Amino acid sequence: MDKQSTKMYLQIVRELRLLIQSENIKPGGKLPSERELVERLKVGRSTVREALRSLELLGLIETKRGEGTFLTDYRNHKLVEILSTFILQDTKTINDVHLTRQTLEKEAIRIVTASPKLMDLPVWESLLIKLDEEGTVQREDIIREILIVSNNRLSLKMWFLLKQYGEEPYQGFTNEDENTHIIQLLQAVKIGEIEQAVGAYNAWTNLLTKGRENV
Amino acid sequence: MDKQSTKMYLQIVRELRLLIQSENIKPGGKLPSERELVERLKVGRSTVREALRSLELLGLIETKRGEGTFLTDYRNHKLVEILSTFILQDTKTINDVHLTRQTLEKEAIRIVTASPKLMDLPVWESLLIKLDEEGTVQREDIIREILIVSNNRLSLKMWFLLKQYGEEPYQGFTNEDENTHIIQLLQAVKIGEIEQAVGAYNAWTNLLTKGRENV
DNA sequence: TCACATTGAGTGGTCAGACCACTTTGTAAA
DNA sequence: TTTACAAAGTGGTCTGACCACTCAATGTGA
Repeated sequence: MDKQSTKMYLQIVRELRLLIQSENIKPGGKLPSERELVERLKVGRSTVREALRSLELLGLIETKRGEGTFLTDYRNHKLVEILSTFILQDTKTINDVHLTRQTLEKEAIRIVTASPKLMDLPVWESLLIKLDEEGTVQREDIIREILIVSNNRLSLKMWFLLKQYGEEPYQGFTNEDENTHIIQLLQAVKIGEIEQAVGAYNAWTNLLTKGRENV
Repeated sequence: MDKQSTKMYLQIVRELRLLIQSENIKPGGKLPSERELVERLKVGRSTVREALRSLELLGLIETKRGEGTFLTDYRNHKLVEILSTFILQDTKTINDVHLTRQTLEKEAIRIVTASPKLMDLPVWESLLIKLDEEGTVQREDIIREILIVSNNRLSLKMWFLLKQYGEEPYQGFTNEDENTHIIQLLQAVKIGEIEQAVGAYNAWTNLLTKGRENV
């Protein structure tokens, strides 16, 4: 339309948001091609691309040459590179990311543990069994399950994003030392012992944090 | 250079970082013009622009037509804002917004109260005095102060957004009933009583929530 | 000399068109 | 029927052209 005040590519970012909503495009779904967007939005292709590249850098979309542009499921990690080279140079910032993520995790634990309906869900026992059988487990599998059960989609999404931001060392499999705390955490959840659960979580987290290099 | 594996504009983002470092460009400083970058990096202008637009959306740089491109303070990254337009959008459960905001608030209270350096800051006494003198206070002034003191810029940003998004009734001045809880909260903070502080916060929050219509 | 208007160079914003590289799919040949 | 190839569609990049805006040098008039 007009090139006034707001920058065109920002306008397009907005339009894309609406388009995704109105056409109900799900994560993994395909967006209109660049050339189609050019026609529909009546703008130049380079402008469309500027908007798309921005969203790609944010990890919100994914492009595949020869195929198309797709909405991601927030599990992209291009962000990490960029942010670690720019923003996250500042150790204070990356620390904020970790702490905020942990805030969401702790609250989820509290919510789940405090709810009679959630605390004795079969899934906790399943995780304990799996941990016992396999001797290790994906760190994020545990936490994700708790977040999901806590039933706050917004927190869950934020958590996903923060996780991919802060990245390491919050991934991979657990070791013996961690397992002790995880077992304690899950068992505390099962019997509804909030402070005990949070305490176990903190101990677990400290273990991981200590492994990281300090400021 | 070559167009293989890594996408060109990502390469440029990387180059820009090196350039900023090697030329020691400080926040507020001016980056080379787009046309100059084209020459130095031997790429097309549209590619350069895709990289720049991405960084601009992230809030890492700022462009002024007719003037140039400038480096911003990394701490002012727009990430949270942008992501929020996408995330808050399809998880518009207003209840989630409130709960997530409260999660951040509670954690800030815990952090402040648990820190000997923060718990007896003069600001708490000031707030108590002000409350006593004026008989009321802006709800968000209290919380904001706590968030700020807790010293997590990321959380603070998220809180601000959630507050705007969730809007009412979390604004305006407090009444008599609330004041009781606020005094209790602040006094608990001052003496480092975490659970007491959180308890007062919860009581205060419940008071507000009750006034709201239920889901 | 000073104040003001003009102009031109530099910069970001946008568009159009052209290739290239790659993927998918449909079709023709074996 | 199966295979090979061509065509269409898509993102990736480059070039060149304008436009809108800012700023400073220049020129002009008081």
